[in-house]
Amino acid sequence: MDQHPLLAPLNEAQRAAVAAAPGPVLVLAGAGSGKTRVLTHRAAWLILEHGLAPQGLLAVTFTNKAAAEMRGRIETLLGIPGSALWIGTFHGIAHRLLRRHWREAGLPQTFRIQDEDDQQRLVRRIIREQQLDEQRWPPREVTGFINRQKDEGRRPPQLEDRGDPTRRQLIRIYELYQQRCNQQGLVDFAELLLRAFEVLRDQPQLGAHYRSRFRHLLVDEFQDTNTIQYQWLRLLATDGGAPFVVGDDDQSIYRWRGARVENMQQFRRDFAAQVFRLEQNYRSTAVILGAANAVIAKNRDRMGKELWTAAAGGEPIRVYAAFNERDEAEFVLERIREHQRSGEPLAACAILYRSNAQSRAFEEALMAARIPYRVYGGLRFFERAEIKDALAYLRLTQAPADDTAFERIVNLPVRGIGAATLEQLRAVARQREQSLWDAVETLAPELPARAANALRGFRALIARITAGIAGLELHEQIRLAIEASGLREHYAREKENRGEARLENLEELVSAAEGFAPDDDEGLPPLAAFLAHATLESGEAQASAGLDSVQLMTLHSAKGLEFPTVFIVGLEEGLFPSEQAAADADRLPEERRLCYVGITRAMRRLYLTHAESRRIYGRTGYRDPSRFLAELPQQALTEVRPRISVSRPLATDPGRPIVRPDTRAWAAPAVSPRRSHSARPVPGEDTPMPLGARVRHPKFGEGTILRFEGNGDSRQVHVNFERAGQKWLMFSLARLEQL
DNA sequence: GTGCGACGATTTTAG
DNA sequence: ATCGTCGCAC
Repeated sequence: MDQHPLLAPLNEAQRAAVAAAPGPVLVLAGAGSGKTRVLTHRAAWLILEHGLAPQGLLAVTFTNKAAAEMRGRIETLLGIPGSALWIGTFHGIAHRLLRRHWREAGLPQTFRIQDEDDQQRLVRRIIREQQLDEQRWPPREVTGFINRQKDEGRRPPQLEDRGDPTRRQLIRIYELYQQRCNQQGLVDFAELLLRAFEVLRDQPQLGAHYRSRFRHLLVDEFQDTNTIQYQWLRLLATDGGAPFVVGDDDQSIYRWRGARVENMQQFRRDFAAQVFRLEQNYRSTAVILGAANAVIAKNRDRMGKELWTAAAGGEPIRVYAAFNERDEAEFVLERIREHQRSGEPLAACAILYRSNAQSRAFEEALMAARIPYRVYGGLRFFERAEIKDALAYLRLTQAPADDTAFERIVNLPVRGIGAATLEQLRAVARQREQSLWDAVETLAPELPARAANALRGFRALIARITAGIAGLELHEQIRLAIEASGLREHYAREKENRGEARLENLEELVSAAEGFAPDDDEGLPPLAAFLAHATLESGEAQASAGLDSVQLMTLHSAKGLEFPTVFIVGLEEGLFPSEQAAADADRLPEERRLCYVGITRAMRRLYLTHAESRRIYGRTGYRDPSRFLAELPQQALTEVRPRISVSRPLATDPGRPIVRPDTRAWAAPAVSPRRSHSARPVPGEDTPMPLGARVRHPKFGEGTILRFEGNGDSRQVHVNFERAGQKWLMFSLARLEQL
C-alpha cells in the first residue's frame, strides 16, 4: 500500500492522530511514545496535505528548548526555513504580540520584561515603603500571591478581601505593585500572559484578526497549562479554530506552579475534541514499563493509559538499601564504574533525586573518584549577579525611570552613595511620584555637597554611557558599558577566584551579544531586543554540555529526558514522597506522578536506592523506605546486597564516614564544582597536563589536577590543593608547575 | 563602607 | 550543615 511519506514512519496510533481531520484534537501521549514526532508531523501534514499556509500555524511550548527542537524538526520535514512559523513559548509569543500591539495593550512602546528576581525586589521596596513588617509580609510570598492572581486572570478590582485583613493587605500590595509596573513600563512574566490575553479579549478586531490567521494551534505539554494560558488558547481557538493539543495527565508535576491538569478534561469537553492515545513506548524495557504502570495505577481520576512495548523482558530493577547517604553514593558510584568499564559513556547514567540538597553526597563521591559529572539547575547565565549588573547599566540608558535597575547599580561599584542618601531619594521619589532618576535633581540641592555630587556624578555617568553607545554595534555597546561603569575594574579587584569567573562571564556576555541575532524582534533596536532576550531566555545553567559526564538532576528537571541507566535515589518516606506530600492525601498523586516520570526516564537499567539513615539539616534521621517501593511489582525487583568488601561501619558507630583509605584525601573539602558559564570544553582536544598530575602553585602549594575545561586562554583547571582545598583556576594565569 | 557573627529557612522551577 | 540576609561594630 502506498503510504504518504509523512505517515510512513509512524505507528497506527500516531498516524491516526497526525492524519485526523482538522478540528479539535487531544492526544494523550504517554512517556516515550513519540509525542514530539506527532506534533511536528501534524504541522507538516497540515501544510502539505491541507494546504495550510505556514503563517496560519501557531505552535506553543513551555520551554525555549522544546520550541527550538520543534522548529528544527518541522524545518527538516518541510525542507523550508521555519522562520515563517510562529513557534515559541507561551511567554515568547505573548511578548511578540505585545510588541506588535503595545498601544492596544496600554503599554509604552519601550516596555521591558522584569524577571522574578526584579519583581521581588520591587515588591520588597513597596512593602518597606508601606512600613510593613517584612517578616509578616515576606516578599517571596507576596510575589507568589500576585503571580497566582495573574495566573488565574485576576486584577485587583476583581478581588474580594472576604473580610480577611491579610488578604486585603495582599490585594493592596498587588494594586500598588501594578501601579508601579505601569509607571515604569515593566511587565513581569505573569503579566505577559495576562496582558496578551486581555488585549485579544478586549480588542475585538485584534482577536478576530488572530483567530482568522491562526486556524491551527499546536500545544505541547498541555497538562502544564495554567488557567490564563488555557483561556488564551480558548480565545484564539473559538470560531472554528482547530487546536491540536498533546499532553500526559500522568506527567503533570507542576500544580504548585499553577498548572491545571484539569485543563485536559476541560479541553475535551469545551471543544468536543477527538481523543487519541499514544501508548506504545519506544524507550524502555517491558520490565521498566511494568513498574511505571504499576505505580501510576495507584492514582485515581486518570484519563487512562497504559504503556506497552513491542520488546519483551529487560533487566530486573535493582533496589539497594543503603546504610546512609554516603553508602548510597558509594553504591551508585560503583555501578557507574562498572558501566564505565563495560565501555558505556558516562552520559548514559543519570542520578535523579527529589531535592537539590541530595546532590552533595554524589558530587563528593564522584569528585573523589575523579569521574566527571554535570549538575543541572542552579543559576543560569543571565541570572548571574555580574550579568544583571552590566545589563542594569544598559537598562538605565534605555529607560532612566527603571528604578529597579537604578537601585541595583547606583552604588555599584561604590561611589559614595550611602543608605541614608538613598533613603531620602526614595522618600522624595515617592512623595513627588517621580522615578529615582528624576528625584536626584529634586533632592540634590538639599543634600550635603558630597552626596549631591555623588548622585549627580552617577547621572552624568549614565548620560556618558548613553551618549557613548549611540551608533555602536550591540557587543561594543555592552563592552563600553562594562568598562565605563567601572564594573570591570570592580570585579577585577574582587578576590581572585570569584572575580576571575565574573570577568569571564562579562566577557562571555559580550560574545553572546556578538552572536545575537533576534529572529522575531518586531523591529526593536538591537539593544532592546537583547535585553528582552536576556530576560526571556535566561540561558543554560551549566557549561560542559559537550563533555562526557554523569548527569545529576532533580526528578522535575529530568522530565522530557531519557537515559540508558537511571538511578532514582533517596526513596524514603518524608523525602520522596516529600514530608509535605506524605502528610497530605491531596498532594500524594502528584508525588506519585513524579515517581512515574522518574521511572519512565530509564531506557535499559533502573536502580532504586534508599538509605536507612540520612543526615538532613545537620541531623541524622531514620526513615522508612518509600511507599512507592512497595507499589512496584515485586517480581520485577532484585534486592542488591552490599558486597562484603564494602566497608560498613558498625551499628554502634553510625557516624563513621564510609571512605576508602586511598580516596580519603579526596573526599575532604566540598567545594561546589559548578563552574562559570564560559567554560566550554572542546572534546578531543588534549589537556596540557595529565589528569591526576601533581602540581605546585606559587600561592596554594601542592595539589593534584582534577580536570580541565575550556581551551586556549579561557582554559580552566580544577585542582585539589592539599592546603588550600579545591580551586578552579585560569590555566594560562595559574603558573602551575608540574612535579 | 566593609566585615563579621547571629539568625532563620531549607521540595520541586520555565519564562 | 549551609547558605543568604541583616544588623552592628570598626
